[in-house]
Amino acid sequence: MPDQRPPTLPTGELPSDASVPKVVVSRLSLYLRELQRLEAAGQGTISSGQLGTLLGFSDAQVRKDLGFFGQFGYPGVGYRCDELIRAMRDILGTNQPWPVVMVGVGNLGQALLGYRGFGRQNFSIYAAFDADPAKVGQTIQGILIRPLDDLPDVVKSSGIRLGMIVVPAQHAQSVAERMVAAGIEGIVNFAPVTLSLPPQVQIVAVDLAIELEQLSFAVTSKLAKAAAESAQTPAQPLVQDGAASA
Amino acid sequence: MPDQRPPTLPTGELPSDASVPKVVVSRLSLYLRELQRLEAAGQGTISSGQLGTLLGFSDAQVRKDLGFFGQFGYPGVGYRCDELIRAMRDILGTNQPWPVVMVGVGNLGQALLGYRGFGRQNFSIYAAFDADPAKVGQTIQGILIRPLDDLPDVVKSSGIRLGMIVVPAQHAQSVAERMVAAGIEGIVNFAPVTLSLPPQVQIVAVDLAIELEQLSFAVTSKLAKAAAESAQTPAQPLVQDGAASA
DNA sequence: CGGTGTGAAAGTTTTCACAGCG
DNA sequence: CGCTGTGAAAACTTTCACACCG
Repeated sequence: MPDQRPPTLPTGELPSDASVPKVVVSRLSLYLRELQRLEAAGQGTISSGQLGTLLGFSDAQVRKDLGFFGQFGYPGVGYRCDELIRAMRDILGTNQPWPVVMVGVGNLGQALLGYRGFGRQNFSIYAAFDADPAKVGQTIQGILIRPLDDLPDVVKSSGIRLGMIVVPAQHAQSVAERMVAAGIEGIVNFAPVTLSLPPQVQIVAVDLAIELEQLSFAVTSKLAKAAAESAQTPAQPLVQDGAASA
Repeated sequence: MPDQRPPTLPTGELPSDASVPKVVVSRLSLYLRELQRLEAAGQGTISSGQLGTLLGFSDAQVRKDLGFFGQFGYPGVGYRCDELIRAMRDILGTNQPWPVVMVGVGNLGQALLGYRGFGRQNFSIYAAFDADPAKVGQTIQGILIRPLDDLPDVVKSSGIRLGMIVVPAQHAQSVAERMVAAGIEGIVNFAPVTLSLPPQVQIVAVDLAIELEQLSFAVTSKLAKAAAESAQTPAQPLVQDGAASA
């Protein structure tokens, strides 16, 4: 496959005309993560079937998902990893840097401050806040902890659009409201409570106890299911459940 | 509503006959979390409409979801919080204790060791493991860090069924295989990589960078959407996105 | 040949709407 | 009356299957 032009994305604008299903976007992130791994391993091209197999999806699903955004493939060949990575990052927005604010510097918050995995997709924790005067002024993982009252100034002066909430459940709603008032447009919420915010604010919720609860259900009900089936296939097709929560 | 008998669950067994959609189970966890909050606040009963409004779902969806598992409501009244909580916990399996093993005691792992939110649903980290000899033998958050080679013995002798993977991406697959070999049936995977395991092993994946990526997409594409709409309603109905990942 | 892109079919989930109940 | 439980309809998502391409 010589150095021909990418076959798609007619103009510079993203074709986000009709609304793309959320589940498609979550798979997009998985495709991208896997593509980056493959490219780092030296793979130049990949077919929808190969990519799907690696992630537990069908070839048709991979092609359909990509089809929401344009035409990226070469018939008979597949997709060029480098091109597809570039395109996916354009779509997901991670070719540009995303500074993020974090509120709540407890156990989990401190761990997130030190988490190296955000940088991979151009995210960085730009500033951290806490309501506890004992924490304010400390530097943790190289980041100065600021008073919550500074949130609006920092958000506005730096143009930050995303935030993470890592405070106890009872404070999460009011912190969320302060974030929105400051101009934050999207929130990852680690507090175990449902936030009520204007619908134009994007929310992704991560509740660690709920993740485990999904497993306890699945593992418990497997009993009944195993009993229901009698004889069956021996092979183990190697699959995994989705990611990219909600 | 006098102290009459719960109207449902004919026998002691769960009606997990046909397979319940995963998305229903993830909403069940949200219902339960909210019910527990309401009960703690002193609310005795709740209707499907109220519960749905609090979580951003329709009344019909709440009733349909519950309908997969039995009949829990009282016409004209709604649901009794205490009864419904009990039933949901039976369904999700969290009326019994779930000891969990954790592998990987880095930044994030240490934070999870200290996370108080697991206990709420009867989860507890029973043992933690690391491959790094410098960490083995230390006690962190009151838990002794053991060598990875001890995993099979601990899992078998204590009957543990769930595990959490908190190691770097390049080690996650082999750790997962060791967990499965030891008898683990469900895994929460915090490593940013897709695991390939036999399909009877339940997997929930949490990738913190991907959570943010979903927001960067949503926030970016909001531009296009906002432009597409011209005139519109002023009200702000208060809704939030789902949780309970994959 | 191997593989994409895509309509059409099949399958799944959500919403509607209403009978029935206390 | 207010609300549940549930079939039937609508909406949405996945799979199929095949024309087309290099």
